[in-house]
Parts: sequence; C-alpha cells; structure tokens
Amino acid sequence: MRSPNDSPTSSSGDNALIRKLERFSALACGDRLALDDLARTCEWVPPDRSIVTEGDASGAVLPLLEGLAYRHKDFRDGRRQIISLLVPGDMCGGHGRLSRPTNYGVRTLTRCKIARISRQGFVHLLDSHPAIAEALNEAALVEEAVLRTWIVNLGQRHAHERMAHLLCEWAQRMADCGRLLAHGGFELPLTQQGLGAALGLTSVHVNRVLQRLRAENLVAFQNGTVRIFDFDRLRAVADFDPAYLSARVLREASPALPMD
Amino acid sequence: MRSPNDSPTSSSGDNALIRKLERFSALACGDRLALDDLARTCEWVPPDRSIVTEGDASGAVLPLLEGLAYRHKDFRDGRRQIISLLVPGDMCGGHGRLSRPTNYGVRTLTRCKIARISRQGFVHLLDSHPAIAEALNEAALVEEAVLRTWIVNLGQRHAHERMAHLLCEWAQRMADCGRLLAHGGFELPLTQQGLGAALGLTSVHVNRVLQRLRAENLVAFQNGTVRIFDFDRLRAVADFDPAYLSARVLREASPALPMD
DNA sequence: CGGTTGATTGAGGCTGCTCAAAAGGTGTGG
DNA sequence: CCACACCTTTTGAGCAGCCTCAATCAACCG
Repeated sequence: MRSPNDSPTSSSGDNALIRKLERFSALACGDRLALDDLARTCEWVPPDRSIVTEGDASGAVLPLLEGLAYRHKDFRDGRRQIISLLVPGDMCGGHGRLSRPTNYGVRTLTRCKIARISRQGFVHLLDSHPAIAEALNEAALVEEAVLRTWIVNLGQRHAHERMAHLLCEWAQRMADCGRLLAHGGFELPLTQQGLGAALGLTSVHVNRVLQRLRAENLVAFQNGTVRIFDFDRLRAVADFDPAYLSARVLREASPALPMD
Repeated sequence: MRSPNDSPTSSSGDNALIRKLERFSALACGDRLALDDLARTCEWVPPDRSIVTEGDASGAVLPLLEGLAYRHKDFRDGRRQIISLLVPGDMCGGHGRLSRPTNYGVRTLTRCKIARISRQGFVHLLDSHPAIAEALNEAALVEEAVLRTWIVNLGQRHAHERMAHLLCEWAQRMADCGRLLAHGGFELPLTQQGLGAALGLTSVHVNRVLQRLRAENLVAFQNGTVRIFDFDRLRAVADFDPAYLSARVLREASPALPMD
C-alpha cells in the first residue's frame, strides 16, 4: 500500500519517465528499477523558475518527472520565443551521450519534480540498459517531429489557426500523459503573453484570437485552463493531424518507394 | 588509383556520411567499411524530384551521400513550408530503429546520390557498430538544435533578419561540408519562391528583402548562388550564433547548476 | 518563335503590431 | 477591511509589415 500523494523524495511507483519510455520499447524489470532509482536524486522546483539557463554547460541530464515546463530562447531586446512545452517524462536538457552547452533555457510552469543525473551516470545508464537507450532515442525522434510541426505552424498558419493547432497538440499530449481534468479540459498554465511567445504573436493579438475562437464556440481559455467545445471543428481549423505525436509504430523493413 | 569523378555505383573513398559521423564519434576501420558498403546500393536522383512523399511508410532508411535536398510539408491549398535543408551526410527519412510513416516529404534540389537501406539492415548496422549508432544519435541532436533555431527564426524575427539568419546558417553548413565556391560564395539552389517557403514569406517579399540586403552591401543572391560581402554585419543583423551547429563537444560530467 | 518559368515592380489591402489606457484580480501592509 | 501595488486581461486607435493581385520583364528551351 502506498499513500496517494507522493511525497517529494519517495520514488513513487508511478514514474512518468517509465510510462513514457514504455510507449517506445519493452522495458525489463531491471530497466524499470534503474529508472526508479533516478527518482531518488530528484528535487522539487517551484513554478516559474529557471531550470536551465542559456549557455548552461553543466552537462547534467534532467528528466522532468512531474509538472510542466518549457524551453525558450530570449533576446536582448525582450523578444522571447517558447520553443517547446515539456510534460512529465520529457528531458529538460540534452539527452545525448555528449554534453553540449545549451542554446536555450528551460523554466517551470508549475511546480516540477526533476531528477538530476550526471552525464557520466547517464551514459552508464544507457550502456547498461539498451532498452532504455532505444526508447530515449525514439522519444527524441518524436520530439523532432513536434519541432517540425511547430515550424510548419509558425511559418504557414494564421494566428487563429496557430492557436488552434497549439491547443489541439497540447490536448493530445495532456491526454497521453493522463492529465485531462474532470470536465475534459486541461491545464495550460501560460499567460496570454506566454501563449504569444509560443506562437510568435503579441499578447494583444492572442487576446483577440482567443475571443474569436470563443465566439465561434470552439474553445475557452481561462486562468490557465482550456476547455475545448468542439474538437472536430477545432482540428479542422488547425489542420491538426495527431499522427506525429503518437508512438504508434511499425516494425519492419520493406521494398519499393515512389520515386516520381 | 581512383578516377576523380565518382561513377554512380562505385563507393568513393570520400563518403560524406563517414565524414559527418566522424565529427561525433571515433569510427573504427570496420565502421568505415560498413558505411562504405552502403554506398554500393545507392542511386542517383535528378534535381527537383521527390525522394520521400508525405505518409511514406516504406521504412527505408535513406542517407544522402551527395547533393542537396530539403524536407517540406505541403498543404492542400498550396501553402508550403520547407522544414529543413539537407546536405550530404544527412538522412532523408527517419533514422531510428522503428519505422514510422513520415509527415513530411523530401525533394532533391540538385542531383543527389542516395543510399537505400532496409530498416532491417539499418538496425543490424546499428547493433553491430555501436560507434555508428552513437554518432547518428549525436547528429540527430544537432539536427534538433537546428529545428529549434528555425522555430526561433520564424517566430521572432522580421523578414530581413530571417533571411540573414538562413544565409548565415547555410554558409556555415556549406563550409562545414566543404562546399564553398572559389570566390567564397556557395550554392543555395532555391528559387525566391523556395526561399519564401523556407522562411514563411511570399516570393514577392523575398525579392524585396533580397534587394534590401543587396542595397546594404551585405549579400547577393543570384541564380542559386550566394555571395556574402560582409559576414560580420550579416551575422549581426541575423543575430546568428553558430554554436548550435558545431559538433564541438565536452566529454564530462559536472556538479552544480544555477537554480535561480 | 511562342511557351514556360522565375524575377521584378506597382498598387492596394489585411493581418497583426504598437502605443495607450482602462478594467479585473490578487497579494501585501497598514 | 481598505489602500495600494502589481500583473494580467481587455479595448481602442492608428500604423506597417507583409500579402494579394496583376502586369511586365528576362531567361531559357523545344
């Protein structure tokens, strides 16, 4: 028996990292134990704190075990871009064998539980648990797909389409990690300024776009909580196809390919 | 002795994939031989041809050995986003152990030499050559950094800054793979419409932006060739920091991290 | 030589930005 | 409990960066 509230430093049986990696690769018991071990050297960070600062070269590997966070890049003149949103199971820093100074920062949105592993320990983990290495690898490829989708979003879509797409993607990801609220809504703990930084828009325009989506009875955003009223129509506006997020996967090799 | 022009199917001693991977990991002789082997089952593709179409699930792994190409996403209504530019050594398709249908297409810019490996063969390559697996991994992380930078570019920069950044990045990458021309310029075989598709701009505006950069004596673009007149000033306009492209690397683990 | 593709230029319009101010909300201290 | 500060949201007015549409020009090619 375990109490339902996981106390800060206990390794809960419900490890987000394990849950995520199991979407990509069958983990043996030993793999799971190793991952649970990480949760022993973890810390809680309050909301709106910097976890990684641009140029950070500490080399630590920082899996996000609980809470929400984001990667961002700040400019001297105040411009700011949110590069990706992080859910439990994602990595805050680089996840390769080699350590490289980051060209981005990471901040918490909510209170976060973060493990801290030395690069050395991480490399050892990969070497002694190939299944973990493989799963992390595949996870990185999905992350890449998300980045590509953001590029398309920023490059080609209008403000309201962009917003719709962000909300669709976030809805899917939050559902995937079991974070839907009772009424089917979900957290998105950003201010309108924050949404602007994610979408390449000003907060003023974000406000107007949200009003429009609300007026069209598609979605409401209030106090960091989103409720989607008509997912199908929102998806149509966003031209959202969730395939890139899924870990669905085909294990095979095959023959021809169209070379038109 | 080997003739200087590499004929289509001969494995040239100068394999772009090897050159690239060696930036990330020390390859043993056997690793290099295995990579050279790939060049035996390769094909030449003419310019402006589709290599991978969206939704492709063939599962083939397609390293680009020679030539230039790009990843892109097309919309039904004609909008089009170029997601990344590919140089020799890059992968055209997915490069994981698992095969997933692509949500993008790949087209050639110039004539391209492309190896074709079954997913099965690729997995076997990774399993039997850990150094290759590691190098591919690190390469994927650099690619991720490029995607992040494009997001920042599209989200926050004005048209002329975006253009400047693209040109700086491309200059660096072309230099890194030994593709600078005699006068220090380099190929960028895109039409102005193509540049627009990469930058989220219309070709009309691309044209005006290029005129402005030319008028400011920063750079000239003609016939798919770029000449940069004042790299320092261009870099300042673009706010370009090449660090994210480099394979420069620190092998260590280390202690503290700012937790402001 | 006509046909096609890409570059260039112009005019006008819309999306999204800037600047500014007011309105709500929340926490703090008196 | 009110006053105050601070932050976020909301609204308005005006502007501009970039787009749309359209036409011309240049280069290439069968």
